[in-house]
Amino acid sequence: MRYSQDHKAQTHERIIKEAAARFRRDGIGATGLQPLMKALGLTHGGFYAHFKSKDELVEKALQEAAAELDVHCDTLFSQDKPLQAFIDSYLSEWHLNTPDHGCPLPTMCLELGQRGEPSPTTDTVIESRLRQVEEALGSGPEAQDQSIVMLATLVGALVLSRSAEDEALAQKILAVTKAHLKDQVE
Amino acid sequence: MRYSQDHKAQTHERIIKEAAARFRRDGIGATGLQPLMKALGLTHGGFYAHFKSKDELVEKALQEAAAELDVHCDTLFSQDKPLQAFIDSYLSEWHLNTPDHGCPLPTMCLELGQRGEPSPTTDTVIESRLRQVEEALGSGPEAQDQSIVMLATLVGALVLSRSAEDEALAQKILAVTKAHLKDQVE
DNA sequence: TGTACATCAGTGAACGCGCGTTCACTGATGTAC
DNA sequence: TGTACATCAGTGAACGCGCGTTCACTGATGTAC
Repeated sequence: MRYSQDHKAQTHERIIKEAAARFRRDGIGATGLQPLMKALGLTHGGFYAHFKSKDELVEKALQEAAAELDVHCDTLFSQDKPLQAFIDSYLSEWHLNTPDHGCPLPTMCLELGQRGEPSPTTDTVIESRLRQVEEALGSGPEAQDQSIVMLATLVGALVLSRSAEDEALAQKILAVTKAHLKDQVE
Repeated sequence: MRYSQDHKAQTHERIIKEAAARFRRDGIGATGLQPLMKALGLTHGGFYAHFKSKDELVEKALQEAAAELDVHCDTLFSQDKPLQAFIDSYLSEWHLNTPDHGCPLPTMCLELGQRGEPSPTTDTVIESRLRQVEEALGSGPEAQDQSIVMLATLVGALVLSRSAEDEALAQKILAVTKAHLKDQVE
């Protein structure tokens, strides 16, 4: 059946958003197109009216995740104490338990790197965050290096706490890292 | 055919070692038992004479990877400047490009956490490294917190550099983080 | 020592399943007259 | 405005494939006599 005007564009958007969530939560390889389409109330055959392959969806979904992160970070970095807000957000319990709407770096990007099909979008995400942190750090030529170390520490703490089985260990990693980074930033 | 005395134990070991390498390099989900057995010159049916399921192999392989890491780290931490050696090793180009014989935290452990089947072995790996770093840091009650931040930073830098498409960006992340951490340790 | 038998690591075909992808089809809508 | 037609987003069966797992079988070795 043919649908009204922008119906297709809306469906297209819905597929990308659902994929961006599932790829981050379950992994790209572990996400099937059939369950994904079914969750949207569609049948799997219709997928190829929107994308020419799963790989194309992966790239679009990563761009969507990157855009969501940009919006979120723009809000954080326009606050009074941008770095504190960013650190609190990145190492929050919400981010620990909600990878499906979190930073794609420790999820999609790492898996793409492992697969040997890294995307330029990954580098954009990394560099966007580095630039944002760098500007917030403001002073001196050391800001660039500091921003790299800070981003690495944030990503690493999230990875460790998401890997840990013991909930107390996971929370401790987040808390200690949060305190350390906020201390460094004053 | 029946084989001599410890032949089975040797095969068992070979399967675990090959799996530990492939799980870290390609991911657990992306590693098939059929190709794995074929690589060892065996047929896939024989697998179940050694393990009752793939999940059992995953756990054994993670323990193997953890043991390999222990041996490697024991060497590093018995050196003159243990922390420098550990940092250099963790953020080396070798570790960047050879995940199959590297730390299981950013590979197997993260994937197990994502799958919702985390293993106690993950916590053992984390805590072994923390304790080792803590002892090397030596002084003060801050050593424990410092060790958490250092491990997070190491893991994060490796994750970011493995994700980055641009080789120069990957190298820069490693170099800057390495310099920062070694600076902190004197 | 020599022979008969039991063992069991490894073989390879087969199982059901979900994957990504293709394709002939449907039918409500937009367009042309 | 009313009717005939073209469009094409979405349907659902089918494709080949590799997955994890099962299973009847093989045959060289270790053991028992």
